[in-house]
Amino acid sequence: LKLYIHTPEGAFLAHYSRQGLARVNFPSGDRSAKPDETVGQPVSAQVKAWHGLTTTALKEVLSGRQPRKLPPLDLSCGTEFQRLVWNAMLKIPAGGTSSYSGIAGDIGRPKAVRAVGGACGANPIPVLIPCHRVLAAGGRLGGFSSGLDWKRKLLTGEGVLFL
DNA sequence: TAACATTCCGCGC
DNA sequence: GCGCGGAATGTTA
Repeated sequence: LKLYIHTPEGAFLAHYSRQGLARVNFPSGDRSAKPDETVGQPVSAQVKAWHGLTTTALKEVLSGRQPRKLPPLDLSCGTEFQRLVWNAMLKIPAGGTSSYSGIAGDIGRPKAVRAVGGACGANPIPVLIPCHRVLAAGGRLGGFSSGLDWKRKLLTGEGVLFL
């Protein structure tokens, strides 16, 4: 079940499962900007409530603030390792940062730095799961699957400095 | 098995 | 100090 979220940065697309928010896509460039819904289907009250939370949280992060409340997240698409990484990233506050090696240490696999990078790239809910706050060693920017411009923009909005 | 959103170390400039 | 090359390394499809 997919619903759009309109923001000043474009229309994000949120996917909901029975369990909660399962995925968020960045604005895809195409201007199929419809009001606030897409692939039909009756929207349950449950999902409407989740979508409200998602929308609010997304806008908060986009404006550099710490979200008050997140909808339930459905991370069942990930492996156990990936969920460890994603949960670790959720603990990074707005305006804060970590590093690939920092996350690796947090989850008790200090040598899995490279694999952490892979898990970041597999993050199904960017922005809300702040993969953009993970920098490379030495404060260097590192990578970003959805485009480094997004990473730079999000970090700058949160007042974070990087090389 | 190959492919990575890494990191560390050693060189040469 | 900075950039480049290469090795070590864990996870995934």
